[in-house]
Amino acid sequence: MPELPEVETVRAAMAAHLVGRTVAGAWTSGLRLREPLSRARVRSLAGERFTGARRRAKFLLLELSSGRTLLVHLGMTGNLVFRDGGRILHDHVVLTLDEGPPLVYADARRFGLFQVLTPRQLERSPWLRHLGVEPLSDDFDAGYLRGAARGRSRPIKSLLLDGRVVAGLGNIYACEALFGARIRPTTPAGRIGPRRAERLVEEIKAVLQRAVAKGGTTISDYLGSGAGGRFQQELAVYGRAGEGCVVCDRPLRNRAIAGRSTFYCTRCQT
DNA sequence: CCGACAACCTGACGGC
DNA sequence: TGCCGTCAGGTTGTCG
Repeated sequence: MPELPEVETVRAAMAAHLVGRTVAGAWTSGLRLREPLSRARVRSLAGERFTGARRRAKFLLLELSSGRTLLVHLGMTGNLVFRDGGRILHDHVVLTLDEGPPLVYADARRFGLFQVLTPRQLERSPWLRHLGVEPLSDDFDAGYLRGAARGRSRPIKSLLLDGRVVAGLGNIYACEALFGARIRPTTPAGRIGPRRAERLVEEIKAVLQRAVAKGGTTISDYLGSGAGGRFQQELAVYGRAGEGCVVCDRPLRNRAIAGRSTFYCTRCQT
């Protein structure tokens, strides 16, 4: 499911297979997603040609020939796939195209977002307005992280999950990066020194890049191939409470930090 | 400022 | 087999 590398994987698929296509027909279930999905708005996509596919945090921005943008978030269970064979349970938007199989937005839990926005609406979107730096960009470095952490007592894990600071770093990768950097997730953010901040930033970028290269952790069936993301088997701590640490073999812990499951090693992470 | 929690939903899984 | 409780990768907002 979708964290940043998964969204990036979908974005690449859209850039490769959707850009250049024209919408022939548009259908929606009409069921409310994170926000209501207007039937008229979805229908108005007919005739649009896709001109670009970008990503901001975990949002997909699919650009249209009219200048409007399709803003898509996959939530917890959303997916954007090319799929033939008609609608099935949890399909919420189906766009038939001038060529190839239809593009389907499906989302069981409906925590996702699917909006057609004018340039002005996009610019003012509350979903995008307060986002911090992209973790894979050069703007995200140890200096930036320490600046954001300065004087903060909140756990570093909580800071990393705060989208106003780092845009789109999810729970899995926050856990993995903190393990890689050997930092205890509960460490007060302001007490991370320059060396550890450097290491943490490196680990965040490295784990994200590795996951992107492998097609994400669980989803990558955007072409209906059914091939799962190959990163799951590389997770060192996420989802492994009670199992031995890959470094020291001590049982890994799981405890909630800022309301999220947090997996870590009490010996390796200090 | 910060953590806890609720809210939005459905599905998977473990225990009995 | 089935019923029930618990948990889940996201994001926003409220409360204390």
